Amino acid sequence: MLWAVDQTGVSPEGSWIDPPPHLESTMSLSETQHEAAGARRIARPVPLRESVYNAILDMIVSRNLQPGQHLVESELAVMLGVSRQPVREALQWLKNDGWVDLRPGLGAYVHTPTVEEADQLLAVRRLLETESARLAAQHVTEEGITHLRDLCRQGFAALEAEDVATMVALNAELHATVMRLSRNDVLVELASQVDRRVRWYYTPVARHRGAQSWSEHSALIDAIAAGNADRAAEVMHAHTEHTRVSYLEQQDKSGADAGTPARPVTARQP
Amino acid sequence: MLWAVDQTGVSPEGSWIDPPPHLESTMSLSETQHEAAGARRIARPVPLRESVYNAILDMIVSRNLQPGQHLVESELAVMLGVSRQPVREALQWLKNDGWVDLRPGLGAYVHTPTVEEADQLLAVRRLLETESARLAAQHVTEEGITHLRDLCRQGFAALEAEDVATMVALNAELHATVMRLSRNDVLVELASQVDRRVRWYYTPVARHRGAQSWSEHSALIDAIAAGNADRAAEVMHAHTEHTRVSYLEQQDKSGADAGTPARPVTARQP
DNA sequence: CGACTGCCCACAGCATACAAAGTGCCGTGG
DNA sequence: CCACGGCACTTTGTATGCTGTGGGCAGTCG
Repeated sequence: MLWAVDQTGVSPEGSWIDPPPHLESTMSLSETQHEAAGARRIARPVPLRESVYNAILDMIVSRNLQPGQHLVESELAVMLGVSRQPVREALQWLKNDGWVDLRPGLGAYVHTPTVEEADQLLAVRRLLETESARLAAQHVTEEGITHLRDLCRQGFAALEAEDVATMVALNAELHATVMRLSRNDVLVELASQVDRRVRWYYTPVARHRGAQSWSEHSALIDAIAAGNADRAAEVMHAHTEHTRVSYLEQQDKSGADAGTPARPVTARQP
Repeated sequence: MLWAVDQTGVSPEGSWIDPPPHLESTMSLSETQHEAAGARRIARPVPLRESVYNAILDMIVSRNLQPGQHLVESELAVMLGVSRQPVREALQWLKNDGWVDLRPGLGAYVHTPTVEEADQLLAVRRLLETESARLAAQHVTEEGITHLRDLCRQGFAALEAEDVATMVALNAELHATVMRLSRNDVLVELASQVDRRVRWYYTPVARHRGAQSWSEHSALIDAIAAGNADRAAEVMHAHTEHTRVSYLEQQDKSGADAGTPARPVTARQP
């Protein structure tokens, strides 16, 4: 059945849909449990729309698709070697996650992030994360703490090795873990939405406040471990606020730096 | 399969897609602004998927489609007099909003809400609404207050007339207005998502705490008008917490009441 | 009589085909 | 030279056909 390779057979070249790396931290708890129990249902051929979603998302994040760019269904379909149907569905999905703007009758355009939006996003993130920290402190478990400390240790290691990519990944994983400890699935869901978008323009910031960030993480874990909800919330609040401020300063300094949004200049919206 | 009356297939009559009433409070801010500016682009025949979305949503909310029920694309398509394509897109949309669960390869099933989920949802709502109140107090305008007071007045009128439906609508509108005053579009977006789901099982609660609810609204508006952010947040926190507690009490009392979730009994999930 | 297996049917996933609408260009007329 | 109108192409929206998988049912074997 060859899922990954040589799907529709026509074009032998072109950027194929790579087998979804699937390091999604979104995975539902139940799935995790099942897999842990060894009850994995063989290899379900990941729905095409999902692969398409990931492929397009990658292209957006990696700036292969510029903000404001018009996404033509048929082009994407040919490019990915699938029909328009899965592409349409993926675009709807992307729209719901705020990655593209879908204008009825006109088509999809890569969302153009603005400074205001980033600020608002980071503010909301602060809100959600703060609450998650509070709740995590109330529901914390032994293994939860162990996992957090482990992540934190790896974080410091990555910091020392100046491995920014790993640091960002670990940072995301740590926040996701705290989030899960909150035991509020709705909150987890919302936060993951927000986080994905934040991470888009977060990377440049990571480099500049790595050290402080990880010691703050450490303090956060201490507060959670102690079951001190208010303190945990306070630390997380300060932590995410620092991130937000860092981002804004970064913006001020380098208005036209590579990889940062806030240039509605090149983005024409016909 | 005859869900409600007649409906399936043959009959040339029956539940057609009605011309979308479109009282959606979901409308994005920009659209609102455009319409206000009189720049409405004539009457574009609302995309079919949207009409289908509304039609199915209505059926879910009105319990014409039971929680856990398997939604067959082709049946829906025939029933609504459209092809499967728009139905598919509408189902994806519904999935993203938490109304149906889409199991790959199997199809769509009406989401079965649980008490835990409702509780989590209401907790998140409290969080978002509290923040919105705080921000609203900081960004309030003259006309904002006027509008709020107006809504509140109508609310009391509806309360006296015991018009529950209007009360629920006004309540939603009031909260949405406060939310918009926060001047954080991301927050607005998230809150509207949460609110849509909350409103499903909000109605039974409204009946029981209408009076208290509207005097709390009044106090909230006072705080916002005074620009007292902390007080506004405090009031909103208490207000939404009361709603949550009310809901839970309602649950305890009448476990099998009509219109309330938490009966995974009839819902079989094959 | 119970359990297992093989077949059949229904339905989701994907592809393709068709229709309608919008946009830009080009030509012509004032 | 500019403006208006029509035409053609592009692209979305909608419909339909095809295929593979999953699940139910019946028949058969132990």
